[in-house]
Amino acid sequence: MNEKIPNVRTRFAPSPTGFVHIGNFRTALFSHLWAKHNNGTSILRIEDTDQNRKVEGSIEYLLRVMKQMGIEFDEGYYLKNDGSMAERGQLGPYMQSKRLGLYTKYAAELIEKGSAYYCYCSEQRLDDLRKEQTALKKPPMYDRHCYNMSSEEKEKMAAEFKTAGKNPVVRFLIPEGQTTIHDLIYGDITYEHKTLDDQVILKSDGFPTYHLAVVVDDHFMEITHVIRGDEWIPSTPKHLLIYKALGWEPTQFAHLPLILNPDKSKLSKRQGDVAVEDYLDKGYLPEALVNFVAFLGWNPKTEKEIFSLQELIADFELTNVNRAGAVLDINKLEWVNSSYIRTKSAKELVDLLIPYWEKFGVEIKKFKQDYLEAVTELEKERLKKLSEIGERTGYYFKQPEYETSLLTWKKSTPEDAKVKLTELSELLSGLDESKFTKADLEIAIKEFIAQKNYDNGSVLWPLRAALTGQEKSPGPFEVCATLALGLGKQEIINRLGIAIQKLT
RNA sequence: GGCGCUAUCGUCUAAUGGUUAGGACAAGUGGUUUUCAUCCACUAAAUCGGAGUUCGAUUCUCCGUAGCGCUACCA
Repeated sequence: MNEKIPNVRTRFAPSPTGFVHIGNFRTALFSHLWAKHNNGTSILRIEDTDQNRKVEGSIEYLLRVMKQMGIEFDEGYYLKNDGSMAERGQLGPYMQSKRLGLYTKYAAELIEKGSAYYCYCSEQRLDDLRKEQTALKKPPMYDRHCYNMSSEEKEKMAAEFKTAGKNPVVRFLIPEGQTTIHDLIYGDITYEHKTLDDQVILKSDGFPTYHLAVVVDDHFMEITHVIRGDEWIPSTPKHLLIYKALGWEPTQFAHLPLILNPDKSKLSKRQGDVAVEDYLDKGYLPEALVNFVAFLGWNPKTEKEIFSLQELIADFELTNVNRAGAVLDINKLEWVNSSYIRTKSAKELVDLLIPYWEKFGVEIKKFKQDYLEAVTELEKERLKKLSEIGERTGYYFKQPEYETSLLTWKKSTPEDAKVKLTELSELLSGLDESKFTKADLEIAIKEFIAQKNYDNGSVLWPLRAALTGQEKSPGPFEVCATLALGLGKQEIINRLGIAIQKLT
């Protein structure tokens, strides 16, 4: 239905810092969706030019999280079956620390063309300069001190650095004029060059800064669309200028709005979870997370809300992306999640639930698969996230603890509850174990209630309470049948006995 | 301080130069029900402020306000 753009190549370019920020994930998702929507190529590039922030093993970790979320990249890095990572693609290497030669080459070319220059300024001088400028309420910018030096001075500084074994940094020379960026989401934004700083593009450790690396890499990796967070909008004119200085055709840009805390500040750890892993650990399903995150800033312009990855790929359009930041609403996430939980079979769910049961202290090996599935079937429509399973289902695995008062139905008395439970105990004792199915139990108990002319609640409430020890739970017939399946009829009689005991 | 972006129910958002401004989540009410959940019905809830353009603006323009982003040899 939509027109496809040929040969789209997008990249997700995270720094290996050890966790996957949900905002970053959204960027990765959109970038991937756009590529796949156009039958294009989705690439992973690692931006590890800041050696101080590098975290060991974080790429494998990132890959694992992304894979769990259903996203795999066509080029860049992928996880092998043994869990180690490997590179693929013709335009690599896909890690910036392995491309250093390229950056120095183009930094040199820029210097040669007069679009960049060496800067010998010390950190101290830069610091003082900034302080002075801010004190005077002027925008802190480099004063081109090294650009304006005489050639003798430059030679002197170069010699000094050489004997000291130091490298000068390279700064990009912002020309005069103005630059307009044509953002696919934000439209045209024009910047006056005089507000742009002469950015360092090559650091003294020989590594490029983001600004040079991103341009060189996007160019050689033949990226067509740069999809990134909107914090990059202000540096986009600099990138455009570097493209121009190098004589390259720039990519297209699409900046994405931020994901926010409930107070509208940038999503941060202090106000909740920011890492995709945090959400996964809490028992949000990957499909739900993908669906939810996609709707933060994008919508299909229809009333459909539940989208699989494939459906997102089919319907995703950059033009439908919003410009305002979006607050992450846990309520909505829970709703999306519960709707995905309901679509899963009990069998699938059991596998996902086992770690949470174990964390809760349930010795899961003692119980049969059948039983776990039956329990799951009862709970799945009540579950907002997987991590709730433990406390919701404790009573299926051991005698529950509860206050005696729980046994009394609100319209009745403890004495009455005791009578009903005693009669119920007799009734169930006399019932063959094979009759402990939901349907048969319902028939038997309802018949008993009718015969005695009791209120439903006066019988069913104490029964349910005695079995579950919970104020809220699934209905008594299904709980009773399920319990019988896993723990046997005798366990039910025992629990009724304990309840009667408590009421005595 | 400078530059930039953004602004519709509490939240995610739809729509239009003329509508009862729509949907979803959350909230509330009622029904079903032994409880919870489900389900059904219903209720409340929004165009940041001020000018201008226009017969008419929430929509277009400007100003203001607020929020956010950027302003590093971080990305």
